[in-house]
Amino acid sequence: MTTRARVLVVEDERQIRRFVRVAVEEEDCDVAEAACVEAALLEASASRPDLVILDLGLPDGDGVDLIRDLRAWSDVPVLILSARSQEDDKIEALDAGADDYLTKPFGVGELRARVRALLRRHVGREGGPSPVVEFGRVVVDLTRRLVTRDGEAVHVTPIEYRLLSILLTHPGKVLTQRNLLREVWGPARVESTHYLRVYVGHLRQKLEDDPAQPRHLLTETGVGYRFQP
Amino acid sequence: MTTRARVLVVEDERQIRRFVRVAVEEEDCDVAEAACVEAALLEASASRPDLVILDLGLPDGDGVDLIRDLRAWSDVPVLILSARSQEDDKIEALDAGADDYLTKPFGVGELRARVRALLRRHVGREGGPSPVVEFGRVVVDLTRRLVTRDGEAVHVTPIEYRLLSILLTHPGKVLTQRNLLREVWGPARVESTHYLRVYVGHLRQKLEDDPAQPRHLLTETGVGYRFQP
DNA sequence: ATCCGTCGTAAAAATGTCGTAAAGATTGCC
DNA sequence: GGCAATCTTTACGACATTTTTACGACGGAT
Repeated sequence: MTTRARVLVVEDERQIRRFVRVAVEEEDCDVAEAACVEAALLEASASRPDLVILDLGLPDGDGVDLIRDLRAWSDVPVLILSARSQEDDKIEALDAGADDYLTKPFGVGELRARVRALLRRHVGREGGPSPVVEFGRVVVDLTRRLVTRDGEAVHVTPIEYRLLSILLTHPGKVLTQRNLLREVWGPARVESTHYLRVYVGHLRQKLEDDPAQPRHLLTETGVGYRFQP
Repeated sequence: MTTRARVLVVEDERQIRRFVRVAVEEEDCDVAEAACVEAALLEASASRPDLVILDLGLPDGDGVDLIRDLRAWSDVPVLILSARSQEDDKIEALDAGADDYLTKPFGVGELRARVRALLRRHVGREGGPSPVVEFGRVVVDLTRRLVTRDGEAVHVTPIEYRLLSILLTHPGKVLTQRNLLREVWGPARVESTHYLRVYVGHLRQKLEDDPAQPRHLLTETGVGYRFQP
């Protein structure tokens, strides 16, 4: 369910563009291309890339201005490719908002490694949709350890949360009492089936529309419990 | 009150160390130094730098292993300096967790520009496009390390600020006690949960309307703390 | 109908965690 | 050296969670 990173390559020479595209595609990314400043801005706003690789020698404008335009509304990392190895050029580009500056000629291996480094920082950031489980009016964000009902935060205790997350990560599957007890309370208490009744009760009280007639946290009498999405 | 960014320079040759220190100090940073792998890890865990500048040619160990050690418990950006311009060296270092790789000889201007780029990215990290976070009557400028309430500057100590900025850069997310302790006090004190109670208390005292009933710096009993925007 | 095992709810008791204040210890600065 | 700010540690009351206890409801089997 992880979407691939999107990379925008801005480069006017077709040969280099092709070279970069192939290198980046090896990193399991989706690649978009642009050959001039105007197309780059258009494409960036349309495809919302996770990384921009930008050649400074564009025909229709200054690449540094392009960085600034981009930075006005986007935080996307920018990797500069350039034939100019003058220090002043690098400084100007980096201060305009670029994150890295690579001088031609460069090896495909280094390019790929720097792409990996930039994407590593960028992915996993807030803003991207985090994986959530929904049922009824309840939304559970497992990465943030956050439970909401009709948008309102619902407070759950550590044991309640652990029990809930185990059920949620096995949708539709019947989990035996022993299994649940071992996962939540540890192997010493696989017999204390009481705990389950108490805590499943708590969860139903907090999350089900009608706690007495649960629709998602179901009892399998004599066996265990099951989460019905 | 504004706290300056802390930079750790790891370099065995005194001349180069001095050169780098001067360059970084021009960027209005506090500089710590280390001349070997062991001292570097010690210093990093003690002073919790915002950036590490690392020479790969250390006398007592491989710099790449140092990156990996660091990455085991810290997200701090790492800038590599190296005399080796072999592509394989760069790839190995970047894949080990480094963020940038600069080959000697390099100009002081480029070094400073890359330091700026890395620090800029680090402080605004995960906070969305705006480096300013607002909640209640409080505004926190993460780039200037400035905290205000009703426009009035609020004095926060270094530890208070570090704790606050970690919470603010993960809005809505529950951060475990271990995580917070590791990020603020270093891996040696992940058990000292007292600290968190004391310092979260300080922050609430300074920032919450009713410190006894916090609305933004929330505790998740038995788990950790959460920032509610 | 009654017995029995399983389940669900409520509430008390025990345990653990948290918040606050304040007293030492440390650091940096004049 | 002495001062001020900060960090660390201690102590204890308040609160939250977990565990325990008690009791009533349900359903199948006899």
